[in-house]
Amino acid sequence: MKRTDKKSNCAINFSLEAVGDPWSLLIIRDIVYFGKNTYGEFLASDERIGTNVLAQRLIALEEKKIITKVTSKFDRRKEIYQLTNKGLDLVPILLDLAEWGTKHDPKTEASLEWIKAVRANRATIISRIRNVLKNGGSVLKNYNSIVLKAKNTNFR
Amino acid sequence: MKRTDKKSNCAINFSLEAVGDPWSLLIIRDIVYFGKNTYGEFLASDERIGTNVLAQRLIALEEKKIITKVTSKFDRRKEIYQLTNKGLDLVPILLDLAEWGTKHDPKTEASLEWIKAVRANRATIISRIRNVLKNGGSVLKNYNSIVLKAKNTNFR
DNA sequence: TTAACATACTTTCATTATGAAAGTAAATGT
DNA sequence: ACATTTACTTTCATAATGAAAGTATGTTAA
Repeated sequence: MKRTDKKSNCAINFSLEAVGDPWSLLIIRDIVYFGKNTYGEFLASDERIGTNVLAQRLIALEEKKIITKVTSKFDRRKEIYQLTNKGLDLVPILLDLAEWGTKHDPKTEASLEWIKAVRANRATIISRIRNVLKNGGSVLKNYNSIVLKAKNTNFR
Repeated sequence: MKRTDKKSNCAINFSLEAVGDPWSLLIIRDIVYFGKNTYGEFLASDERIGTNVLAQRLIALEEKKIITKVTSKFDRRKEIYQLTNKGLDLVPILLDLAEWGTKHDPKTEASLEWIKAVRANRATIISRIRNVLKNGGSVLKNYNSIVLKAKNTNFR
């Protein structure tokens, strides 16, 4: 029996069968946090995914409608991978994984300011991240506008 | 290289190395949602984990201080597995996985009322779940008190 | 125009993890 | 005492991953 075969009708199990492997959420993290969009960029990540595994995961994520693949207009060798709305719905999970890791990994690099901002203004920040990603940005590239706009929302 | 070896300093990667395998979060779900606490109860879940894999996952989760193992006072054959505070910190991730699965699985069984309650009152419900679990309960066993108390919080 | 290079894969093979089934040991029930 | 329950361990086939090399197509620069 393959690992991604249907094992139950539980919603959590459904999610884990979709993105519960060791690599899918790292690829999605690369898109959301770092603004990576191509095979070569994913391959260059710190975690060193294998070329074959990366290719398989991209196919699987596309089949599940979590990402889309479009050939670049400027360089037809390049395929641009982007999140669908279904993929954008995974952002809350990434935020929680980052918070748990930051809290429990003594050697983590994540910013406490970011974690605090997310905790204080979760819904606003999720919405901001979605908009930023839809306009070709990312959490790191647009960090200030995401955090500042969230703060402003508080004071308005 | 083993899959759970340190691959980067990313907080998300740290979390995925801890609970990003296909089974750990299902065991934690069994504890949180269904109030399961023993090897035999985990084994009886719909997803049909293998006996060897379950034993390995329980050891790994204990080593990571996500669960604790205590011999039952009433039946010394039984080992009682429970979440530590570190394990309880995973509850938000379970809630998000349930929400994503419910939204995107056409055949899901999860309750929309539950998802709505979590969305409207996330912090309160997480706190309630922690308390319920610390007193030997679970989301299903204490469903009404968790959801109702959260609603009351709104009206107070 | 063409040779070098860049990009996105595919293929192969060793290693690791999982799936399925049977077996063991200690505690409990009868 | 003997059967049963509970929590594992062991064994072996299958599947997934890790590492490395190879291929195909588009781009760049001489």
